[in-house]
Amino acid sequence: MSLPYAILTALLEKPSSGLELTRRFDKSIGYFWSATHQQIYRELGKLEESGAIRALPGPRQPTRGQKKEYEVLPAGRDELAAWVARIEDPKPIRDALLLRLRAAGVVGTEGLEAEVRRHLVLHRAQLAEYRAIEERDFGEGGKSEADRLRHLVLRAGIDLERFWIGWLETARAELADMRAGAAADARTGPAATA
Amino acid sequence: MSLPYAILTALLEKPSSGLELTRRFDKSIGYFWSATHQQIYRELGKLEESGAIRALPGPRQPTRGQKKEYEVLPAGRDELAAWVARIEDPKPIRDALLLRLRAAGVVGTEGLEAEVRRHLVLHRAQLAEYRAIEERDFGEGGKSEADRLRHLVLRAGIDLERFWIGWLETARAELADMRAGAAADARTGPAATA
DNA sequence: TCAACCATGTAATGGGTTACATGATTTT
DNA sequence: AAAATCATGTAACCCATTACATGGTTGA
Repeated sequence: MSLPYAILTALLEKPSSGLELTRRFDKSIGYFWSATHQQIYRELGKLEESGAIRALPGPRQPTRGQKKEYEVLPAGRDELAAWVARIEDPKPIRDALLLRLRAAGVVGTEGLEAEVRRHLVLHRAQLAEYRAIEERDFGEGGKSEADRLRHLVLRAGIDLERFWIGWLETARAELADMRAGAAADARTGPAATA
Repeated sequence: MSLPYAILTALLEKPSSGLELTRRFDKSIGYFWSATHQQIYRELGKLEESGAIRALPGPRQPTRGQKKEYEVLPAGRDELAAWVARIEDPKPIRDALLLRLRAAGVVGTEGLEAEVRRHLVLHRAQLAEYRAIEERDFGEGGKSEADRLRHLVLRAGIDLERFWIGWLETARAELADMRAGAAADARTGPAATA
């Protein structure tokens, strides 16, 4: 539901071709709304047909394999502005790792601790990346309204990673503790815990 | 990718019919992996065909509209245990509200503050619900391994809501500040900020 | 000229969502 | 007997993902 608006936003920030958009998604917007080039081309087609965007009139660009740049038309901008103010409930979380922890309650925690550690490494790396971006792009002053909003979004990403890191650390500790308990059981007989 | 495992987990916790599963998803597992009854029936069919679960042999249950209970077979349990330990990267976030903030950078923040306030209310309510569950189900002691894991999952939900509440509060403050700035502009002339 | 890369696309598949259909059971 | 509710399903659509196809440009 949101991809067309993500594209409109990107195109308003800077008119681009499909491939350029794909690259920009990979390193910026994609941090909170990812998309592949196939999705982007399909959506560009729809947006053009609906009159929200148009191809920039360049030298000539009929054929395949030829670069094609788009810009947003007033109708597209209006749609985007309407969407910004629209009432839309937050989606409930959907996280496979949480599900796996729950599953471990019935089939055992075998192998889970390693996976938790691996996720910790990944989230720490992501946090470092976000912080580097923060220093580079929002080090000091300047602060246009758009900058302040982009910084706000980045801080959400940073705090989210911090949340995951904190939670994963307690999960790892808890799993280690269970492993220790299980080892003790093996020595003294499982009845001790039951 | 995860729905079949969510169902296997639920069925291991307690053999159930499709509708019972749907209800249990609505009030427990669904907090971090939601599913509609259509998805569940479709998936139950696939799981039965693949030999991961089977219908409990009841009085007789051929027809439509007749209750049909399922239980997990050893093959299904094995698949679930393998999935728990499987290497699977965390999915990047996908959040429409963050996208809308970014969009507001190019089309203006009109209407966004109200939406942020609305989300704050919703997240506060969700947090209250989680905390009530925590008190009810994990008040004190008892603590089987499965209980500890379920509590861990619940704490993830709680901390996530706390993260959102904190972030939404700063977002609201920032938006209010921009509104004040815009009002000042209107009095003194926009050049003061540009 | 051939390989690498830039650029745009098509096709197939699968999961999620919404709307609708149908049969069985219980309650009034 | 009618209405409400329980219960299982079908169908259609949309979005996302993966694999593949095709044309154009540039440099070894």
